[in-house]
Amino acid sequence: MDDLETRELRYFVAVAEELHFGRAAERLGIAQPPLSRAISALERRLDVRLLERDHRGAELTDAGAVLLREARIALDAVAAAARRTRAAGDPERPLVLATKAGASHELLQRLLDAWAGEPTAPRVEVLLCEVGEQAGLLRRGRADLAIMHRPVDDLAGFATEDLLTEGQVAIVPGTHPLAERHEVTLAEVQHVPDLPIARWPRLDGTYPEGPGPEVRTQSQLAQLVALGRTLLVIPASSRAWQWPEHVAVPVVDAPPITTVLAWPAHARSPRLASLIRAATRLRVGAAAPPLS
Amino acid sequence: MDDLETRELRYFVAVAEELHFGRAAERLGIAQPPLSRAISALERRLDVRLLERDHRGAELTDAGAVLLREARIALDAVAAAARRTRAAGDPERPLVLATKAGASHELLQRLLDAWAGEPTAPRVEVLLCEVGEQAGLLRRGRADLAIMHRPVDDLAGFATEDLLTEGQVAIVPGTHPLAERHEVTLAEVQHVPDLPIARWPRLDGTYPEGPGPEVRTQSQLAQLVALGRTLLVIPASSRAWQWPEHVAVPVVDAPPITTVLAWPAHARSPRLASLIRAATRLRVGAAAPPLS
DNA sequence: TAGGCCCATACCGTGCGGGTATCACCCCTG
DNA sequence: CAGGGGTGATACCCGCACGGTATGGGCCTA
Repeated sequence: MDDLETRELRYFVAVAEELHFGRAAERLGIAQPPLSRAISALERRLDVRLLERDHRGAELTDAGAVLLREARIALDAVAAAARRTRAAGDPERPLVLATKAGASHELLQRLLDAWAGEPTAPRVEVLLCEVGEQAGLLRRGRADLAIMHRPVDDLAGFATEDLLTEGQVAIVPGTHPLAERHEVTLAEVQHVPDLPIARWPRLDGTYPEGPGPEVRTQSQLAQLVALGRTLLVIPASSRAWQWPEHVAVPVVDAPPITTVLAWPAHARSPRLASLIRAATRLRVGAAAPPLS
Repeated sequence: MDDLETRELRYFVAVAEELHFGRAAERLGIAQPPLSRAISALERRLDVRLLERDHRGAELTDAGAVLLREARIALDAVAAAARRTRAAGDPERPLVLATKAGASHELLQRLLDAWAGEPTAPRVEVLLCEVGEQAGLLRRGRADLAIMHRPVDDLAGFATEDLLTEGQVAIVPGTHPLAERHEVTLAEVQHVPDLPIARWPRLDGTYPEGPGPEVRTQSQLAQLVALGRTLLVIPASSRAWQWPEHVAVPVVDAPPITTVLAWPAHARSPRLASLIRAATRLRVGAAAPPLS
């Protein structure tokens, strides 16, 4: 019952993602035969069939799906170990804060100001990313801290500190009748025939079926709203979306969104702790002076 | 920037724990020179000094301490991947519930009864362990679920479902004056001169300094109370401790203890989900009929 | 100063991971 | 129905990286 090596896990993940030994081997920079052998050896050691092969490629068994999920987690942990160790070797290295571009902009500004004001606080580098990337960055050790949103982001495995809770607004084209309203309900906004909700790509790059336009980035979506093609529901403070052609209408019954500071649950670095402490103080102080 | 291999991590953890290349090599079943070389290579690849060697052995640098923590996490994740994959190969395999021996006994009984009553619920095997072992069992994939206690256990990285919140009692020898009381405060119980709090071993097996007796298991501690040598403060329902010679006195200002069901935050198995759902229903129903 | 106790270096063998060539199978297609 | 293309599996060989033994070189202690 010897341990697995990360090489075997990387190989398996490649095959499980490509569902094709040849392409996986190419991605890994090795030939196909050794890859086939490695997967067979893995199946033999785990005493489980991971892939069903046929003439057109391979597909995952249930056990294979489990290993794919677990292997990704394990590989992230290994990569994080390397990266954090390297970082620990340079005590001056700035900590990395990952945040969605445009989300919670004013809160972010206040956070950075607060940290800059603390003489003992370490330097902080801001890493802007697209939706949903923060979790992976934290898990791989590419970021030390992230600004995330509950309940939209998956916070499993992270420790969090609530920063701000706010309602949501519908961002609609200024030319649309909804733009005249002072408030709307979720039901009204969910299925507007001429403003179908946009579709984001899945992990594998394909899009779900539906009437809405396909988008990959926030700016694409913002422009589609400006063009009168779609609408979206987002936290009130997400200013990245606000074009002159947009109108924000409060959605009275949308679930409130809490902006949180998230970090790996097991983190122990005193530099990180000092940032978190400062952020907590900011939140407490923020109760009185309203944001924005 | 190639990934680390688990072999390198295992080697480093051995050295970091032993702080002695020779002993670590022996533990790993290899000779000392290849181990020295492997660690040097690791330091070169990470571009960080991990250990300061001197004539009497080695000690961890700050970066080394970081790697020790991260490497343990990563190795646990790798071991869990192997174990859970193997388990997924056998759909009939019972799920493993880890729980402290003697803690929350009646709640556990109700849980098992509830699960046994569900025709669709998978079989459950109970794994009794000593204090603090549950987290490691979950992280290594040796258990699928655990009964843990907030705030005493470290729940970082786990998803949880609250089951029961209760106050704490002091377990004192029946012959001691405190046994006559109907309630006590934490302050009264914290420093009773003739009943010093027992000391548990640290992770490395050594004991902290202090006046109390050294213990390694719950039954040792229970007997020491019966002998009139110590006292302890535990949740009211922990019946494992109750000997005829013991008296339980409520501690009015002790923080309440919440018994929770915990599982790996990223778990996705439908069999696990069905158990959690059943447990949640039990909690809701338990609001009316008082426990015990 | 001799000896013991560390870890590092030098040097060598071998097992395993990877490469090339080829096979076996299935489906499609003309 | 036969042939070709595309899939993963097998056979065989090679090189290197990992592990072993022998030895060196500090640094204490007796």
